[in-house]
Amino acid sequence: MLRVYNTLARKKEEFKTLEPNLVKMYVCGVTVYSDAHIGHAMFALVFDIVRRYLTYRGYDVRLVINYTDVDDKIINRANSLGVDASELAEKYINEFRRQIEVLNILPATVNPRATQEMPQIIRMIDGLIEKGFAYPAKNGDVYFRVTKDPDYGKLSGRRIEDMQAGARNEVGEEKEHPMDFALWKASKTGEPAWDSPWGQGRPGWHIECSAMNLSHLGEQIDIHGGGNDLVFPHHENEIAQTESYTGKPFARYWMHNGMLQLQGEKMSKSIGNLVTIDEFLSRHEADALRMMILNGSYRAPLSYSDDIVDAAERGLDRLRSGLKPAQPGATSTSTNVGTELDKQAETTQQTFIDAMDDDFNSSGGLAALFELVRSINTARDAGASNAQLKPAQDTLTELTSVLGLRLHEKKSSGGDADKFIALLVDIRTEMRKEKNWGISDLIRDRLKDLGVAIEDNKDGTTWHW
RNA sequence: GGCGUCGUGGCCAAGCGGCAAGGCAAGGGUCUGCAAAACCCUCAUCACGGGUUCAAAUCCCGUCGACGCCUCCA
Repeated sequence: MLRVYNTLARKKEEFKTLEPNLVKMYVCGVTVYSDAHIGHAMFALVFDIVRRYLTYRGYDVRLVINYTDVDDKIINRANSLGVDASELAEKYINEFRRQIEVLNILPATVNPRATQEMPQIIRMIDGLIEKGFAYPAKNGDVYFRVTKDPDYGKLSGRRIEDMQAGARNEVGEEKEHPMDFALWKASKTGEPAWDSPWGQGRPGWHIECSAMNLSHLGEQIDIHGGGNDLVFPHHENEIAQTESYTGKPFARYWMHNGMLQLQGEKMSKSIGNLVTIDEFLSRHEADALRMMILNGSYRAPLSYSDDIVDAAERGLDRLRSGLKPAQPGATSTSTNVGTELDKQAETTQQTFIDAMDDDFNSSGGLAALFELVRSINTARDAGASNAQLKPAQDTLTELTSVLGLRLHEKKSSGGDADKFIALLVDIRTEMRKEKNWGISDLIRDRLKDLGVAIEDNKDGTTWHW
């Protein structure tokens, strides 16, 4: 039985979908105004793992991830760069798409954008005004009336009275209540603007997600996800808008991933303590980032450091070791090594599912895989043949791919260099036959400096990058 | 100040009432010409103080500490 931690309930709950075998899932994406950092990759990876696992468990997953392509920061950045806001957004959307692909994150079913949903957004705001949940102000803004929503604050566990002290009321805003938030913002001259019944303007941040949910998934969805920094106010406001509009409970499960931290603080654009996705990928393989996340809990904060990346990379090497072929010349001589291994593979699969069923406990799932790796390696050492190893290795491959790991040979792209390395290895083999250890070791050491590892086995030498 | 999450070996981390998973690192061993890889062995009573219970890392209360949110934020 799959159980999911629901922020709304503050506990794990049995996972039941609205419709059999279909999961309607919405995840808040990024605001595209500058280079994405690995914290953004984290949310995408977390929900990719969730999505892959749900698929593995037999669900059809309809996943919607939006791009916020119009807001103050985009406009400001575009102005300071002297470019068009929509061009800027377009650029970063394309970059993020590319990065998502490199990170082996499956594409969402739909990636809606705020600017392409204007009719729906306006219709929704209009409906909220009609029902008395929103009001247009004199300056052309439209605000949501929080006092009209009896359970406002239920997701973040806040009460309106407690929050008033910190509420911000900017100059020029004409709110009835300090906690009211903007559904529509009147545009100043030179800003991107759309026509609306309340004049030229653009949507507030929260309403776009509500509107996209409505148009792409319907009034009620199964899972709504995002970073835990979005719980308040973003998700709180989304609930308020959508439920006030439809009169129905919005998302069944609210899932939030923890923040990626650097030097003890949340990695964020505003603090400036960030590592961009491209920077990370220039130095590490894509799977390393995923591995870091899998090793922990998606809900807990993750501290980024070289040690963590290192451990993740070694862990990947270890998983890969299970996929190595049988010893050269091994024929299935061993008696019941094969059946023992098959049994272990079955156990592993069950343990893996049990762990992942418990709110996507990936570190538990990983532990099961490491045990399978050990069993495979032990069997190989005992002389198992490729045919005997295969079923267990297939299981390993299947389950790692459920987690989205590819276990590729590291930088296999030596290109032309590969041929020459093979040549050196051949020469070294001859040297070794003549017990010329000096030259043999020199070749091995020099290749190691170049990033090529050599391993001598009973019946030959293998190498890899 | 308010709301919330959390504090497990050198590091990361699972566990959610019944003798503390797993990975990395470290030490010892097998294998090897030497290595590497692989395999075997070793390595914690769970922030602190009370309480509940036959039994607590796991439940309750308190203290200390960390982080997130309360303003744009994955």
